[in-house]
Amino acid sequence: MEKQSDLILKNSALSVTSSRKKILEIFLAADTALAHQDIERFAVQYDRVTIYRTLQTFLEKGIIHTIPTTDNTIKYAVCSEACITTGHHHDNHVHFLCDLCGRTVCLDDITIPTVVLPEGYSMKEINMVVNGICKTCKE
Amino acid sequence: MEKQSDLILKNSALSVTSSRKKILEIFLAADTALAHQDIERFAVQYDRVTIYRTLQTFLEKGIIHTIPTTDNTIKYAVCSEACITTGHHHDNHVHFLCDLCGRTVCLDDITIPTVVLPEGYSMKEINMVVNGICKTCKE
DNA sequence: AAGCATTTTGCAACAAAGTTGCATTCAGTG
DNA sequence: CACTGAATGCAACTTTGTTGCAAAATGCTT
Repeated sequence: MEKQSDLILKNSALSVTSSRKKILEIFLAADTALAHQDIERFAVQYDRVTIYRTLQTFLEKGIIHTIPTTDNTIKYAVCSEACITTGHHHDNHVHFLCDLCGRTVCLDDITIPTVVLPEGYSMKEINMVVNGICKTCKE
Repeated sequence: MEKQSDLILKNSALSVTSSRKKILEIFLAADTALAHQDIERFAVQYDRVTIYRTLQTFLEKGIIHTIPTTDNTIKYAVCSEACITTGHHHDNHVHFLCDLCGRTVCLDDITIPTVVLPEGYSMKEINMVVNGICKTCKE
């Protein structure tokens, strides 16, 4: 049986290299969104530049997406299963950023409510980010 | 009659210096949210460090707020009138980021719909960012 | 209006984050 | 197994953000 990371890479028409596998596995194993810095920490064996380029590639292929944050960090997270296989972003769930532990989690069950834009504006993507205290920190 | 920038600074218990006035006037004149880099371009006479510190001060005093974006830029915008005078953030409107011109505008009339978080999560702040094509670019 | 304490600014030096070009290495093909 | 194009690592560089300290400006007091 083939590993999930290999499959995803092949489906995205990317050559399977050890760095891509490693970085993708980090994402698949993580339960939170990760910043570039987190990836660097978990994949020390690879060059900084390689990580930058790999994240860029993953973004272009739609394997990961960015989550906006109010601090100046960009966080990345793997798209949902459907998102990867269909190549279509259905990332319309709410993201939660904990002010205490700093972790970003996807609230997959909370769908972003629809909003009506003023005349003349067209929507391509919508993001909703909630700050506060997460379940784990509250306990 | 006193200038608006002077009044805002005094209301926030800040000493009125030329750099603060200049930077605040840039914000008041702008119809979009501005990145640090934009401020640097419009206020070349002031040191980078001064701009960093001024933005930080304005944030702490609640004169400006940050808007999350999906690229890695932080954008700042002046708070609404009520926000400045009461010292309370009521920034619950939707922000629109145009993919063509890159400008970020506040859609003051579109209020963020309420969402119900899962058990255990508490909300402090909520942000909604829409990407797409803005009115001006579409015309 | 002048002096004084405190805050703010600018400079310099530094640290961190991100980019680019190029030679080497590796993945996937025949 | 060899060959080709893509991916990686290295080096150098640019941009972005931070810190300490001396000089300058603010606003308060007299």
